[in-house]
Amino acid sequence: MLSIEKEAELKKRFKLAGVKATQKRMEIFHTLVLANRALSPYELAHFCENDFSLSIPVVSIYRTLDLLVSVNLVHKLDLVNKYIACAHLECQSHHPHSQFLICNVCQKVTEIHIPHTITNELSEHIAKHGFQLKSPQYEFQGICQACSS
Amino acid sequence: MLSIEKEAELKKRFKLAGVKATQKRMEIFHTLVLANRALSPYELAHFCENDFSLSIPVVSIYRTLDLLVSVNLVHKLDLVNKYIACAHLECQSHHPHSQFLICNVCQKVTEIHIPHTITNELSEHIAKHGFQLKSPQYEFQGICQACSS
DNA sequence: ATTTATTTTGTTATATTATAACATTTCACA
DNA sequence: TGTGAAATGTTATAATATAACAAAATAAAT
Repeated sequence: MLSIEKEAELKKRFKLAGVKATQKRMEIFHTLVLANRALSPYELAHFCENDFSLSIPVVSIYRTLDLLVSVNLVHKLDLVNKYIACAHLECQSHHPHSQFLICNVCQKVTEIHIPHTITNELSEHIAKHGFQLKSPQYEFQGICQACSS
Repeated sequence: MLSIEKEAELKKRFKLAGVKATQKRMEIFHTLVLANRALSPYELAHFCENDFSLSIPVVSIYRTLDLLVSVNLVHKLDLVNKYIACAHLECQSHHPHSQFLICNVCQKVTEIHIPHTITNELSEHIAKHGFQLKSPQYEFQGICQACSS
C-alpha cells in the first residue's frame, strides 16, 4: 500500500522530527495525509478501517496523534477538535505560525500565511492586555469560496 | 436570591433579546453572570448545584445556553467549549465582533476590542483566499499577565 | 376563571468523545 | 538470542453531548 518513495519520505519526516517511525505511526500519519482533510480521531479510525482495511484501536490513534502534534507533523485544530497533517515537508524545523481557515459548510481546511505586518500588530495589541499568545496558532471559521457561491 | 433590581435588569435584557424570561432561564443566565468566568455546561450545572442549590438537569443547561447564545446574551468559546455571559448590557443590539483572550493556565477569559484597522487588514487578507469569516469572533489562547509573572 | 394549544422543562436513554489502568507485543541493543 | 524499554492493544470507564418522549408551565381564547 505504501510506495517505496512515499515510505522513504515519511520515514525522513519522522527522523527529522526525532521520533521513531514505527509501522503504526507511519500508517496513521500516511492515512491522514491521504485523507487530505481534517479528521477527528474517530473519523480517522473509520477512514483507516473503511478505506485501507487498517483496524486500529482509537486509543492508539489518540496517542499517535498526540505524538505527531508534539513534533509538529500534525496540527490540532482546537476550534473543531480535528487533526490535519502538516502541509510542509520542513514542518518540524520551523514555521511557528500555523494559520487555518476552517469552512463550516464543507469542513475544508486551508492553511494560510498571514503577513507579519498584520500578525505583529495583532500580537502587539494583545500584549497590551498583558497577554502572551501561546503557539501562536490562529484558527478562523467561516465559509470558503466554493461553498459561498 | 435574586434582588428586585437585578431581576428587573435581567428581564429587560431578555426582553430586548426577544425571548421569554422564564424563571429557569433567568436562574441559569444569572448564575453564569455571577460565575464571572467561562464555564462548560457541566461546570455550570455543578456551580448551580453547589453554590446556589439549584438542581438543573444538564440537558436544560445545554438548551438554555444554546438559546442564550442565539440571542447574544452569552458567547460560546469554541476553542475551549465553554460559555461566558456577554459583558455588555447592550449586547443583543450590536457589537458584532467578539474577541476573547483565553488563559490556558487560570482559564480566565478577557473580552477585548481589537482596533478596526487591524481586523480590517486581517479580514481583507483572509478574503483574498475567498474566505468569509462567520461571526466574526476571534479567540486567542495564551497566558495572562497574572499567570506569567 | 377555565380550557386548550403551545412552549418549556424534565426524564430517560443513548451516542460520542476522551482517557486511565494494565496486559501484551514489538523493537533496539547488549 | 535474551533482556529491558518503548509501543501498542485490551478493557473499562469518565466526560461530553444529544435524541425521544413525558410532564409541567405558560399564554391565549373563551
